Formats: sequence, structure tokens, C-alpha cells
Amino acid sequence: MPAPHRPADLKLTGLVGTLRCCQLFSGLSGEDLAVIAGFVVVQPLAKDEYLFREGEPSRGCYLVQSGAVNVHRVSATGKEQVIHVFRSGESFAEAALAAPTGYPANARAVEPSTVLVIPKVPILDLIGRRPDLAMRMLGSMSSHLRVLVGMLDDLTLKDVETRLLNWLVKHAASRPGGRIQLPGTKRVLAAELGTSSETLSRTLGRLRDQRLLTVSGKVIVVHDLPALQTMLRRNLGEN
Amino acid sequence: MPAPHRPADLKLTGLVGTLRCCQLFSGLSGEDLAVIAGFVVVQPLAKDEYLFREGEPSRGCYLVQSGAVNVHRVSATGKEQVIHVFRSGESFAEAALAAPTGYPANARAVEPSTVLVIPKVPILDLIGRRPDLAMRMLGSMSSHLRVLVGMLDDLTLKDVETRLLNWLVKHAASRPGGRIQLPGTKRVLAAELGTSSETLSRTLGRLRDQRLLTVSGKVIVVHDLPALQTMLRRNLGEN
DNA sequence: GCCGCGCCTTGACGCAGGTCAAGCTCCGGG
DNA sequence: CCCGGAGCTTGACCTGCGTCAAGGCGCGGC
Repeated sequence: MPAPHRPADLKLTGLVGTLRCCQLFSGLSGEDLAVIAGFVVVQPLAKDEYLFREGEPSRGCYLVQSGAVNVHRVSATGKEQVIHVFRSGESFAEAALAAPTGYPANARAVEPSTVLVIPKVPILDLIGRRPDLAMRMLGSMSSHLRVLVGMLDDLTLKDVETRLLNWLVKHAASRPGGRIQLPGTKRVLAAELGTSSETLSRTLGRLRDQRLLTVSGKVIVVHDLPALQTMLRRNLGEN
Repeated sequence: MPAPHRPADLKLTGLVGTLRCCQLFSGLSGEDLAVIAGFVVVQPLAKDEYLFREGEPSRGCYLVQSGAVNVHRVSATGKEQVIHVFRSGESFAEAALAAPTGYPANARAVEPSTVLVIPKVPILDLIGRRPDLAMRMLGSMSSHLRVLVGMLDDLTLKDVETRLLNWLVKHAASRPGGRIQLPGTKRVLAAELGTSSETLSRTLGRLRDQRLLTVSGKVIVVHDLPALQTMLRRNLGEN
């Protein structure tokens, strides 16, 4: 693991740029941003390197500068439950700032990444002096709550088919031509959907047989998005 | 629905007492508490009355004074997924303060209850002026995040038996003599465990046959807590 | 080129648990 | 007192999906 290091002053302006772009700090004054940039620590992560593990005391919270970080729990049975994959510009672990206990989950880089570590003490201090920053933190945590609530929903969508349809619709909508490039292996997607790679394969196969999509390697092309949507609605409606 | 009303000044001191007792406000000065008590609204709820529904714009956040409030989502299939049952002294819906969107869930009284409505604008204003209050809100939301993460865990605990054991152990530990009085009907407990009343009945029946507990009406008496615990651990360990 | 190793796919099988249905108990009302 | 309904229990059945196992395919190393 390469040692984290304080950025040289030269880099401060670049850092301020990064900070300004993210949801969490986007409305702050340049002065405040400079203060934050002053105590932030840049940390590169290799693929599959852990940023923190469940139970460790919290160093602070994090902001993804590049790459992607998988936040997950491992259940007592050893299964990994993905909570969320955070990408460039997103912040996480704000909850660890305010809690006396350690991190409640694990964080691991999906690919080579760099994160900004925002140490606990100075950011809490700043929050105390900048009420609008406090508001932002509240807002950010509240959106994380919503993500979790959404996950709950997903888990209670019974069918694997329904969950997959849901996932496909959500992702195909934002892609031109319905072309979805899988970020990782199919086993990973299966894990996100809470199923096994075999079942995922079967379910995809069924949709393929119905000419709704084609799969080749790590690329899924959705041919008939409306059909998927009505199918999803039908699945939700019945039962 | 009886109209909510502002408490008379006579009641202010009582209110301050309630506020002081709760996690969220427990460390604040009497002065701040008085300010809060000044804008809080007392709202009684009949059994099964809804406090708010998913999507409604947020009035503010809430503090349970007496009774119990079930916060839940209803999935697209119409099933009710319990997120948490909040009881006396607990606060909820803080997330709605900071978010522009409406409530992400529903809240309904399990039994006749009274809640304190903490309106959005004045409490946000106060948070802006009292950094330590902001910290408390952050802490509170962070613990709610943990609850949700815990729920995720529970849902991925596969067995109904395992989930039930988990529930029993958690509840029997805090009860003298392992005597657990069910708050609602067994169907409700089943829902909390994410199963049907039939399966719950069967699973309880199996534990009863093993002389680990007895069930009579709404009372479950755990006879052999350690046995339940080792059974739980066995269930988690294997597979 | 060939081989070996992941990854994906497909088939076969077993099982937890959801659903339907029938009987039981308890309780309140007329 | 009888009756009806709500909730609980138990049985029978069926289905989704997790698991094991056996190929097929692509890819990198040698």
C-alpha cells in the first residue's frame, strides 16, 4: 500500500476544484474550500485494496476523486452484500463522523482509484463554525438513507426476474441505444441483485429468447425497453 | 382526526421535560429547550392513524412522546416492509428536514400515541445557530443509517428460523425471566421478520417442541436463552 | 501452436417457504 | 346462551432458486 501524503501547495488549487465539483461542498466559499483542501489527505487505492473494514475506528469521511469504491457488509454467513458503489464526486462514511462506534461496513476499491480522506477532527470543527456545511452534511446523509431504503425495496422485490428487469430499465434508460457495458464480471452483477451467477445467466437467457435483448461478453444491448418496462410493471402488479 | 394544537404555556415545562429526556436533545441548555418547546406541536394519534405517507412534503421531524409509530414502506406489490417501530423518546424523519423531496416512507401509529411535531423551518433555523444541535442531528441520522444497515443484514440472514432466533435473543435478553409480551398480533411480528404468519407459527411450533420456549396468546416465555443463542450461532456458522 | 484456467451456460435435483384450505380456540354481542 | 368472526395452527401442495456437476468458450503463458 503506497503511503498517503499531503498534497504540495501547488496541488491545492486542483484540490479546490475537485471539492467544488462534489455535491457535498459545491456551494461553499472559496475560502472554506481552501481550508478543507488544507487538511484533506489524498489516498491512492489499488484495485481490490481495502480503504477500511467494518469495526475499525473512523478516520473521517471520504470523497471519491477517481475510480469506484464498493461499500459492503459481509454477513455472518460470509456472503458479501453490496450497499453501494460510490463513483467520482460522491462522498461516503459521513455517518462515521458523528458516531462513537467504528465503521459499520467495509470499503474496497473496485478498480484503481484515488479518494480524498477528510479527517474527522478538522471537518467537525469546521461544521461547528459553518452552519450551511452542517446542512449539507445532513442533506448528504439523508440521501444515503434514501439509497438504503431503496435497497430494502429492491430486496423485497421477490423475483430475480423482477429485480433484473428493474436494474435493466434503470440502466438502459440513461444509455444511448440501450447499450449497457457491465462494469465488472457477471458474478458481481449477480451479487448486486442478490442472486447467484447461474440464476442470473438463466434469467438473462430467458429474456434473450424473447428477443428483448442480446448479450455478448460484458455488453448487454436492450432492444425493446418499453417491453421490459411493461413486463416489469406486470411483474409488480400481479401477486 | 382531532386537530393538533399548540400547548398552553402551562404545559411548556412538561414539554421541556420530555425534550430533555430524549436522545436528540438531551444535552441542550434549558434555554434552547424552551425555544424548541415554543414551536413544537403536540399531535395525538389514534391506533392505525397515519402520521404521514410516502411522497408527502415534509412538515418536519417527529419525537414519540408516548405509544409507538411504525415507519414502513409499501412495495410495488402491496406488501408492507417495516423499517422500524419507534417508541417513546425516539425521534425520526430527521432526513426529511434536509431533503427537498417528500417523505420516503409511511408512518402509522401502532397504538394510541402522541408525537411531537418539530416543524421544519424553526428547527433548521436553530440548527444553524447551535452547532452542537447540528452534531446531534448528524449523530441521530447516523444511528438511523446503522439501523437500516442492520435491517439489510437481517434480510440476508436466510432462514426464517435464524431471523426468528435473532429476534428472540435480542428481545429476551432485556426481559426479566425471558418473558416477551408481543406488542401486536402475530401476523405483525411475521411481517417484521419478513415472512407469513403460517411460517412463523410453524417455526415457533418447532422451537416449542424442543422445549426451548412456550407460547400462550401474546406472551412468549423463553426457557433456555443460552440454547437459543448457541442455536443462532450454529445457524450463522454453517453454510 | 497447445494447454490450462476462469468465466459462463445449461441441466438435474432438493428444499425452504409461500399459498390455499380446513379445523380450532377465543371472545364479544345479541 | 348461541352465534359469528378474527386469529392461530396444521396439513398439502407447488414453485423459485440455490447448489452440484458437467460441458463450452475465450484468453494468456509458454
